[in-house]
Parts: sequence; structure tokens; C-alpha cells
Amino acid sequence: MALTDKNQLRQTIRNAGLRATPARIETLELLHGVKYPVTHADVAHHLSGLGFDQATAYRNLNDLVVVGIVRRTELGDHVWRFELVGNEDPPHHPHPHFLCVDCGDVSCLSEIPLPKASLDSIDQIHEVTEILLRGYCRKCKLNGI
Amino acid sequence: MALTDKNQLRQTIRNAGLRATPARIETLELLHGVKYPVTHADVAHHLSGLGFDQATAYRNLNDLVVVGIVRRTELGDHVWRFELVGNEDPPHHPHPHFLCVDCGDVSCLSEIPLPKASLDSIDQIHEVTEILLRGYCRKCKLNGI
DNA sequence: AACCTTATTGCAAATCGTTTGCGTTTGGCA
DNA sequence: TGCCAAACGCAAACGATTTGCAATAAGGTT
Repeated sequence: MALTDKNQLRQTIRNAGLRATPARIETLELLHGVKYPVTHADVAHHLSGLGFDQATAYRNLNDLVVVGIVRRTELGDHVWRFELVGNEDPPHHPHPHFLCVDCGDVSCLSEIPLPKASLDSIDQIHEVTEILLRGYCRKCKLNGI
Repeated sequence: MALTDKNQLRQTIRNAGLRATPARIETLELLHGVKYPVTHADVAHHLSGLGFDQATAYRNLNDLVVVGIVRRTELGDHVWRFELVGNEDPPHHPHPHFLCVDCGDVSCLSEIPLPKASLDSIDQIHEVTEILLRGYCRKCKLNGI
């Protein structure tokens, strides 16, 4: 009955024009269960524990990105991360992330005010689709960097 | 006499505690000549034209980063980019970049006002060292994306 | 100016994250 | 139920980056 119900997930996938395979359903379930972007490796590891090949994990994530169910992000540490696009309105609006360069933790900063107006005034920029901040998180500060 | 004078570069390298080898001097000269971050491959290609190995290019860039002469950035396309730290004050202040996900061009947005205050108020963040924007540049918009 | 120590280099092989070729399996519409 | 393209598993290919090792060279010392 929940939105993460297997049949619901199956429907989401089918509506996007993809076949609802077990690996894809598992992938979406995993993505529904986290609150920050996960890496290719995270998903591949999870799926391989269920008997799926990691190439399948990679391919499915990319497919889900292509059809717009999932968003792919690069946070500066050379690995792709994935998160559900979700039902935001509009669905693809800029979504800032913060990556701690020390511990690798990622935070979603959906509520932070963006300097949208000033960005629009920059000559080179037509449209900003993503904003990423990097630095040190408080936890790592406490551990004495 | 210029700051990019070979002897000046040699001195900069020596002051940082590294040996002033021809490859390093060439690397710094190249970095002085550009106004946006260049990739490992850019530098490696330039140096290999001068008879240096690409492993040398990679190692030198990383060394220059370690000693603080060069800054390493990741703009979301899975390649490291490098730029001089320069004589800013303070030398490592957040330095926003814009990457066009279509054509790959990079712009430095050193003058754009940052929401510094609001960032500091985010719980997870202790210090922001880098800001990156991605999207489409005007040039690519004109070419009809 | 020759000398010694150790950082740096060249080359090739290794590694990491990711993608792809190909023959086999499977989802889902007819 | 049967068909066919989509998706799979496997293993090999890939591009960016790093590393091991023996040879070379920077720069302080004599």
C-alpha cells in the first residue's frame, strides 16, 4: 500500500517504458530506503548479495537515469552517486549536495537558499542544473582534522 | 622579470620543498598561461609533446597540490582539473566553478556572491572549501540543446 | 668541480570505476 | 502459449589514474 510497495515500483518502472525486472525493483527499493545519494558500488554490492551481476546494477542505474526516475550526481570523489528524482515540483530543480572531503559523507541541502538570481546574471550560464559544495563536516572537525 | 619567469617558477617550487625539475617548471608555465582549470590529460599531453612521460605529469600535478601551489578540482565529469592557487588572500577561499555538461567548458566564477552566511548555518557543515555549479552554458543553449 | 644522497623520472604493469560484446534468458504483448 | 526485443551474466575492454622498480638527475656537501 505504501509508495514503495513492490507493485507500485513495478508500475513506476513500466510507466517509464522499462521492463520491471527483479533487479530494477530491488534497485528502486534500495533507493527508497536511503536519504542521500548512494554510489554505483553501494547498489552493485547490495544486488550482488542477491545474486545479481554488478554489470546489471550499473546498467540498470544508468537506464533509470535515462528515463528520469533516478538522478546521477558526481560529488568530486570520482564516483557516481544516485538518488531518486522524487516527486518534487518541478521534478528536476537544482538540488544542492554537500560532500565531506574527509569522511565522504553526503548531505542533501534541499532547503538551503540558492543565489538563483545572481546566477542568472552570469553571462556564461544559461541554466544551472546542479550545485555541489565540498568541505569538512562538523563530525570530522570534532575528530580534529 | 615577470612572475612567470622561469627562475621565479624554479624558486616557487624550491620554496615549497620540491626539486625544480624541467617537467615541473613546464607544468607551472602551462598553468600560468590558462585562465580556467585544466585536466590531467591536458597537462600530460602538453608535457608528452616535450618528451616527458605522462606518469611524470600526473605525479607532478599531485605533488604540486600537496605542497599547495596547485589546487585540484573535480567538476563532475570524472576527471581532475588543476589550477594555480595563486596569491589570493586568503589563498584557499572557496572558488566557484561552472561546468557546462554539454560542451565541457569550465568557467571560474570568482566574483559571484556566495551564500556564505546561510552555509555556515547548516548543521552538518563545518567549512566549505569548494563550490561547483553544473548546467548548460549560453553557447550550448544557442546551438539548441 | 667531482661526489653523494635521495627525489624524480621513464616505462610498463596494476588498479579503480565503469562500460561493452555476446550468447543466453526473460518480460510482457499478440 | 509463443515470440521478440529487452535485460541478463559473464568476462573482457575501457579510460583515468596510480604504482613498482631500476635508471637518472637535482642540489647540498666536499
